[in-house]
Amino acid sequence: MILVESDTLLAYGAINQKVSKNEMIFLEGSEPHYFFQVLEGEVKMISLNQDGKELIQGIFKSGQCFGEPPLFVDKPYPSSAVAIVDSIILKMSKKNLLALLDDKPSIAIKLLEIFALRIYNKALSAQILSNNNPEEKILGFLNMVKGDMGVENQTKIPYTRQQIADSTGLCVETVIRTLLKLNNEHKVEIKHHKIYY
Amino acid sequence: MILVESDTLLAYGAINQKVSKNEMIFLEGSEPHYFFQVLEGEVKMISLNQDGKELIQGIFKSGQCFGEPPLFVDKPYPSSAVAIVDSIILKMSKKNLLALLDDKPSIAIKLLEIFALRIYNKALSAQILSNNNPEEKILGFLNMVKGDMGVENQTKIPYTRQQIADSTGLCVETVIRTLLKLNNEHKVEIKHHKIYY
DNA sequence: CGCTCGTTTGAGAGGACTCAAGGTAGGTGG
DNA sequence: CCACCTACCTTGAGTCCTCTCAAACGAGCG
Repeated sequence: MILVESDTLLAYGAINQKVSKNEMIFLEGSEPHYFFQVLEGEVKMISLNQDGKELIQGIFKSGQCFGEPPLFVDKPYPSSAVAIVDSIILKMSKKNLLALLDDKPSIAIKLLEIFALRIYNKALSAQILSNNNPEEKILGFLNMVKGDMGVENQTKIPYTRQQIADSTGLCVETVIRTLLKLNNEHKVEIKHHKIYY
Repeated sequence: MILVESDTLLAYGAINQKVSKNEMIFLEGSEPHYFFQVLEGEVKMISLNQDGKELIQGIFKSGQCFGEPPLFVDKPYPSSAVAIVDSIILKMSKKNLLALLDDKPSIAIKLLEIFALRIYNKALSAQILSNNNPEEKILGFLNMVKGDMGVENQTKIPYTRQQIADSTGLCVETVIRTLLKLNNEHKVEIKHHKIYY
């Protein structure tokens, strides 16, 4: 779901920004000042734990906005945002966002829907992360991903094994071994290292 | 943070409902029709995994609303709501909630803030659940709880060990043994079985 | 061809979970 | 005041399985 077309954002003072692969957009613990939207490319939100292990909190693609919640709660970012590939993002100051929401209540409602969807997905994520059976974790994750893609039939999963590991709290090797098992049980299909579910 | 006073809800057609301890308010997988708010008592949102293990997604106390996100995304409940103690809740139809938000944009903004806070907390929860060091899990949880209570100094943690286990994805025994260790390391304090942090 | 990024395989150790049994505290009723 | 009940907390022993570490393979691209 898309909040607003980029034209409207630009009319409200948003600006373009190029970010290269692996470049950080904002850092866990810092103060939020901007609203962001992906114009082109792909952005991940990650948290690092004390051992340096990465947790993927979400991946945002073209049209999706990200990093707004802390703007509304006056708290520092709980995660960092990093470009996965060379990307172009729009950024708009908090003040302008509030002005936009004030001018157009329908956008506020739409943002409510986006937030609601994110809460829904985070409830699913919590179930995935709390499960200590790797098979269920991975199947749960694949289901969630398909739900987000709005797909019913078998489809290629656009995640690397490392990304699945970082999203489910497993290590890569366990993801690989579990995917093999799921393949043998015909619960997923692996062709040329690509995952179909 | 409180969304609206109960008077306003009642004016918009909300009704009172008594629920006894352990009574279910809505069931994981069912269709959402109502907006809820706790008047008195305490309500938990839980998901059950395939082994029947319970995950606490959140606990809501007097004044707090719960179970709204699925109303906005047209999806079934990802969790069940259960009263922890005898409680009184307000319930209002989805239609009336939308009318209320339409009439009073300031409430829509407030709901945005509540959603934002919930996303923030769920980001913290994800970090806690994905961590596989029990000490960090529990300390992370205790920090989150204190943040919610708005307390800085050492305070009594109003959770049972079982509830901490169900919130962090650990088993009770591990929670107990880890709390003992944290007590010895002077990172928490245990007096008469009560936890202070 | 040679890099880079992602995937795979193996061996070993650690530690959280499970199961079983008992202990403690606070409330209720006789 | 005591006995009892319920809900919660505690301890011990053993197994399983995920993580870690190390090394190598595969594929895509300039």
